[in-house]
Amino acid sequence: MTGALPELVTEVTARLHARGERMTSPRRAVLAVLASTPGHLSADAVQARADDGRLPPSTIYRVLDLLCDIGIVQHVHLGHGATAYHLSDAGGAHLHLECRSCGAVLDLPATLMDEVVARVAAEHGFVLDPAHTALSGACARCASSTT
Amino acid sequence: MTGALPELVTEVTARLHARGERMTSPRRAVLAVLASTPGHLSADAVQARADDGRLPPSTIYRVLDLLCDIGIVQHVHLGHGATAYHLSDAGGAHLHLECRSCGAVLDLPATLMDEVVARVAAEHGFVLDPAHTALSGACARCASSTT
DNA sequence: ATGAGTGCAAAGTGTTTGCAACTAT
DNA sequence: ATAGTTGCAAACACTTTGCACTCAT
Repeated sequence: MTGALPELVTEVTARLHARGERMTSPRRAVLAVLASTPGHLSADAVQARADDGRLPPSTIYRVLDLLCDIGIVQHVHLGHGATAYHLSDAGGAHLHLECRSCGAVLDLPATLMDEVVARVAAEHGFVLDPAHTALSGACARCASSTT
Repeated sequence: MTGALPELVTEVTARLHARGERMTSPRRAVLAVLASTPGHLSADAVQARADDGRLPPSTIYRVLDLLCDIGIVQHVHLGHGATAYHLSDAGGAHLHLECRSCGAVLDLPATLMDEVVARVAAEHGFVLDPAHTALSGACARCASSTT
């Protein structure tokens, strides 16, 4: 679900029409940003790139929320500040590890947490969604410079 | 590190003096709230309870930051909104699982993540601090009501 | 006495909302 | 035509900052 913008727009249009909703130019603009940018973007970063910064933040937030609702986009809560957005993964979700000092985000396969997810479900009935919040820590570089 | 306020105040006073800093009544008030309240408190909740709500938010934040600095308090980033604070654990840290729909926070022993922490460290050099951000998901009650 | 700490009020992020105007269908 | 969307500006929640005054040491 990355790269091919026309197909993405077609897919989103279909999902919107199925709900009686519409494809509009702000929505196309946000999709273009997400499809062309690898990694995780804050709403602010999307705003800056979409339609050359001409769309107001309210529209950006509304569009991102909508795209999350229809499953095209996912958001991740980073420990500090801004929520990050990215297109939903085609094959399997990914975790996010955020470095507490430099802010870098490392993506890892979600399978890393499978055991923990299973244990918590079995022992506590709690259904974890480990991709939805970033895990915190120190990246290799920052960890070694602290030492 | 829960319950006994006088010892806590003594301990904190000692750590402060070691840094050339002082024990004050707002600091005592915040410690009293943390020591008497189980679980996790937002800065707002601390504000409401400390000195009967008479301390301004700025003081609450400054005191909480200071207590974090000297290792008496820890803060946890919950997915949505407010940061939560609690006294540092005496024996071993604990994880936080936050229910995405009802907001409840479930505490579990940090050992649950030991394997993941070890693997990420070995394979990526990333030093995880899994207690510092809450894991997100659906608690038993909310998960079953959604079904 | 003196500098750490406080209280106040203002400013700063990141995000949401109300509402009239606009536009995809 | 008509409901879904947008843009604007104001409001919001949470947190930080500047500064004169106060108080612990």
